This record gives sequence, structure tokens and C-alpha cells, in this order.
Amino acid sequence: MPSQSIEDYIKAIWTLSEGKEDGYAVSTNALASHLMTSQASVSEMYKRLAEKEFIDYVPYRGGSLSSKGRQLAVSLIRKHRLWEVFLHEKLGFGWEEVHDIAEQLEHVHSQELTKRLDDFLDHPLIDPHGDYIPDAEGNIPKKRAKPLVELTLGMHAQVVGVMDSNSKLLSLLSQKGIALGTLLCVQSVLPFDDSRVLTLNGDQSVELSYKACELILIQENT
Amino acid sequence: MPSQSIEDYIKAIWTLSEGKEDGYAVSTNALASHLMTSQASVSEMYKRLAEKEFIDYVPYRGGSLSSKGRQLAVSLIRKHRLWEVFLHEKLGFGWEEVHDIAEQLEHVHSQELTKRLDDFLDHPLIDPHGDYIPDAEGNIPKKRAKPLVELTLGMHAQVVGVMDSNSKLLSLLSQKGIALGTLLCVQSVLPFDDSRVLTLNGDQSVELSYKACELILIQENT
DNA sequence: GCAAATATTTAGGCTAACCTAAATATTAAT
DNA sequence: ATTAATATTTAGGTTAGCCTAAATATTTGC
Repeated sequence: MPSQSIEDYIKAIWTLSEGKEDGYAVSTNALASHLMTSQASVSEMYKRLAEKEFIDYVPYRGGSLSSKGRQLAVSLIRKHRLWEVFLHEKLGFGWEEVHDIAEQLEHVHSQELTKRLDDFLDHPLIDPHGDYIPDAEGNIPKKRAKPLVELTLGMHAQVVGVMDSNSKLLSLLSQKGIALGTLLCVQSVLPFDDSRVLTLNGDQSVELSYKACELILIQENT
Repeated sequence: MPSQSIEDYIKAIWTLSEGKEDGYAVSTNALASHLMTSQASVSEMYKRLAEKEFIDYVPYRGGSLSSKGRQLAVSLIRKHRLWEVFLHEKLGFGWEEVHDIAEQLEHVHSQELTKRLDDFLDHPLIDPHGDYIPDAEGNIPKKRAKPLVELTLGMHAQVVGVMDSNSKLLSLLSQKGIALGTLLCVQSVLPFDDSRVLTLNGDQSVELSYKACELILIQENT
């Protein structure tokens, strides 16, 4: 059984290669800063992961998930997101509170548990952040959503997720009244810093920095 | 935050001192065989635990939980048993399947999670094995049940739990048709090995070894 | 195309767990 | 009360993770 540490590395490599081409190699540097650890530790772990055949690793070129690695990553993502749904829907935790707890729960090893949890939750397709939940076979739809910064002035769209579910961003959004499903429209773009002034659900108007708008995923109303 | 290993040790010390007088010291030997580890490892860990003030430790005399240690132990027991209730009642796991999974879930750190889980389950008092669940303040009733071997011939009683929730015992009981709440009566005691012949719920009759009867907890009907 | 900047790996060390084998303390038995 | 049996600790070694600093590759800018 892979250690918690190995699971964390594999999940991070998966996350950092999301949306990239097949066999995309994650650099030592990128992984180190994502995991907030030293480059030396990553380099060392890459060797261990390659030995256990979770990744393909070419020194100085980074690591990419093998099919065994991808399988593990997706099962972790599945568990993580199912637990998030449970925490949000059954226990009433807020959108922004579920991540850290799910981070621990995803390491519980029991396929039967995952299966029964999925049944209990009625086979949800997306988690509270709007991310797709891989199915039991590990299939996960490609995300069709795009970041809010790419939304044209005056167009209407719906919030379907965030790029990075760190709790500071989620708190900010919750403060501004932006949640999963919120309908919005870009009213104007401010000069100099490109902050957006948004209309939410057709009434209130809020301002949001470019930095935050980069991380919010929306789907345009068709 | 205490490591998983420390938590396992603390819980084991608590378990082995259950029902014993206050300040009861658990021997290196007993703990080593309970945790299936070497005596040397226990000895070493006892030093670490004493340093962190989870236990009082006198070399060659064993270790006993400090109040800080007892607090940690009880919170682990509480989490363990709440998760067992969840697995049994909400996910439909059998009596004998919940232990190993709860063993992992109990290590998830979040007071808020425990609180909300307790609410979600409607503040259960006992887990699927019939053991009392400590309340949020760490209070837990003393068990009044006694082992089946102490039940007098011809007396009727109800199964309220087991002394040691290892899954082999639980499978055996489930095979024999003995579950939480089963009403039984000792029909006879066989010669030589002291196996019991039991009448279950007034009808079927099964035989059970002395070894198993030692671990089954019953409450006599009053 | 070579020097400077940046990225990566290696070297050498640390801690928490674990182990076996040897040494020492305690308890039990005559 | 000594010896034998048992329990416990110490000694010495292993592995997985982590670290910093030094060495080596690679990339970039002129």
C-alpha cells in the first residue's frame, strides 16, 4: 500500500499535469513549490516513485505519471471529491471548508468504502467546487469551463468551479457572495489593474481583482 | 499534532487499562503483544510518550495514561465508534466489517467534523458492537456487562458487545447467528473443553468454544 | 557560442519508527 | 536466599522522509 507521502506526490503530479498533453513531465521545481517542500526532496522521491513504477522519470527532465500512477491519482481524486460532497451535502460544511478534511479522508484505503459512499451520495457527478468526479473506472470528463478573465464584457455566465481550491480564495468568494452556480456578467473592467466589476444574479454589483478572476471557472450561458 | 503511531499507542494503553483501577500501568510486554510489535519498540516509545507527557512511565514498571493521554485516547475512541455507527447505519456495512475502516478514519483530525458527524448520526450512545461512545466531554459509562462464560446455566441474557472487536471473532459470531441483541441461554457446558451449548432467541441451538465465550459480553435479563 | 542565470541532482545529516540481539532487572521457585 | 525464568531496557542497525549546501546540468541572453 502506497504511503501517504507517495499518494500526496502522485496527486500533485496529476494536478500539475491536468489539461496538459499526454506524458507531460512535471518539473522538480514546480512540484517542490506546489508541495512546499525542497527540490532535493522531490528529486529523491522521483527516484522512489520511478522505482515503484508510478512515474516515468528522466533525470533533469521531470516526471510524468505511468498508467499505474494515473490510476492511483484518479482514485485519490475520486475519493477526495466524494468526501467533499459528503461533507458539504450531508454534514453541512461550507464550500470553502471541505478541502482540508477531504485531504485527510482521501487516504483511507477501502474500495468497498468508496463504492458505498458513492451509492450513499447517489453517484454525484461534480463536487462542491464544481470539479468532475472520476467514475469507478477512473474516467473523468475534460473540463469545458474557462476562467472568468476570458469572459467578454456584457456576456452572462455561471460559476462552475475554481482552479485552485485553497481556502483563502474560497473565503474571499464567499464574502463577495459568489458561490457555485452564481450567475454573473462582467459590467466593466477597471483601468490599470484590470479588476472586474460584476453583476451577480442580475442585482448586486461587486468588484473582483484580476488575480481572483483568473481562478474562477465559468461556463457561458448558451 | 500527535502522529498516527502515537495515537495507536495511546489508544492501546487505554484499551488495556479499561476497567482497571486508576493509574493502572500497562506492561511493555502486554502492549507489545497487543500491537504486534517488539518489546524494544514499546520501551522506546514509552520514553517518547512520557517526554510528551501522554503517560507516566517508570522504567521496568510500565506506563499509565496521564490526563492529557486519557483525553487523547477518549477522543480517538469517540471518533472510532462514531465512524463505526456511520459505516453500519448509513453505509450498510456489517457489524464485523466496520472496525478496520474506522481504525483509519479515527485518525482524521477535525473537531468540527466529529461534532457534525455526531449531529448527523443523532448522538448515538453505543456503536455497532454495543460499546459506549464517549460524549464530547470525554465521559463514558462504565460497562456493566459481563462475559458469557460467567452466565449461569439456564439463565437468559442478551448479547451487548464483544471484548475485542477483531474481525475473525466477529465473522465467527456472524456465522453462528449471534449478533448484537441476540437473546441466549446456556443450555449445557460440555466436558473437558468447557464449550457452551447455547439456545439462541429461544429456538436454534449452537455450540461455542470457551475461548469465544470469554469475549462475548452479555447483560442478564432482569 | 559562451557566460550568467536557473534548475536539478548529489552529498551528508537529521528524526521517527521499526527491528534483533545482548545486557540487565525483576519475579518466582526451591 | 540464591538460582532460574521472565520481563524490560539498551545497543546498534535499517528505512522513509525530510533538510541545507555544494556540485553539476540546462537554458537564456547577448
